[in-house]
Amino acid sequence: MTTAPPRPARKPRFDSLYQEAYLNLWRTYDRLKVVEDELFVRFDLSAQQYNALRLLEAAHPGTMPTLALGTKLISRAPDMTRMLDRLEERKLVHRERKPENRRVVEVGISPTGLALLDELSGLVREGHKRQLGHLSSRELKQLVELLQAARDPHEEPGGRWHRTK
Amino acid sequence: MTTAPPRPARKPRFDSLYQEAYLNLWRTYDRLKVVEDELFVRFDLSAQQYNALRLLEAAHPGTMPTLALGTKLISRAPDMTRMLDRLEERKLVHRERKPENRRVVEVGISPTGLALLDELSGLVREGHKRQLGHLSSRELKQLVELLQAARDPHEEPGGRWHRTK
DNA sequence: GGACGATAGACGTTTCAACAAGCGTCGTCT
DNA sequence: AGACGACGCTTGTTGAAACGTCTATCGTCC
Repeated sequence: MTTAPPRPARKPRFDSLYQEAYLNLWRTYDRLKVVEDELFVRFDLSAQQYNALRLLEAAHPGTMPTLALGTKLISRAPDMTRMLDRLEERKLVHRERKPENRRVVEVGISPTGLALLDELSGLVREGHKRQLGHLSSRELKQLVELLQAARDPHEEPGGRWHRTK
Repeated sequence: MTTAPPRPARKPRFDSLYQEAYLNLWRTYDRLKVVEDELFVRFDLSAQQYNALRLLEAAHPGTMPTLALGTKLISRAPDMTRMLDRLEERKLVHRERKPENRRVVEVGISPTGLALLDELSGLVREGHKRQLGHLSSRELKQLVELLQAARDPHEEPGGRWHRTK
């Protein structure tokens, strides 16, 4: 087959600029996620689980209720119980019902969990650099700004992810 | 950049600017995805399935092999067979083995599928506007540019998603 | 023209996400 | 104090994703 001579103009692959932006967002997330997952799968972790451990680390030596942790995750998780089951089975977290209120289950990170995070920290940092290390600091900041603006109306006003400035 | 001016207030929620950008990407994708999913779930479709139907629509009245379709999807799908099983069961697509090469299965969109896309088109357009309608055209274009730049090294050079300009 | 490797999908199995319903616990109202 | 409703989590079930393995078909080489 010979080379197609004059490309008859790029066909409109997208219905609208909104769609183009969203599909690019999806695609970019998907591509970068591959890099993350490759790393975590070596430790039998999902990105979401790692995220949860990081939040518990931030709360350490304190604890937090199961569902409170669920709402702080990047991507919402309607099944915290079983996710924590898996983490607890590996002794990465511990759970306890307090006598004051036996409804809530307080979750905390364990020494084993902290050790795992410590072991991972360097690799995660490298991973993020592999993902986005080719962008300049200025570009990254601009990207963050735009992403925040993009999701701003979809965040709860008081939430952890809502824009404050 | 000189060393930190007064920046004591905000706690370092992120390890690095790379991480901040990636987590913002993740979060933004997740928030906007909610809007899409709400729409598609009413039609018992996933975003990925819709995406596949759109690709088949673009090829219509032609067809394409199963795996070729798989590689064109936004997010990679290692199990095209069963995804197409579900779509075929609903008569949205049709599959056929051609005598010339009985290994490949050619997939095409059916009239029912085209009708569904037609029914959806307005709603999808509205959905995208609800997702990102608050951003200016200039912001959207800038966002697309940055997203493309972000994933560029992670795309295959010849691929459908690789930056050409 | 038969053996061989490569190709394209199908399929079995395991794991995980999502939704819904259920159960113990607590606060409150009368 | 007992009833009632809200809360916080657990559990059952269903459906889909991920991974490896298997089958059929094709091209090629001798």
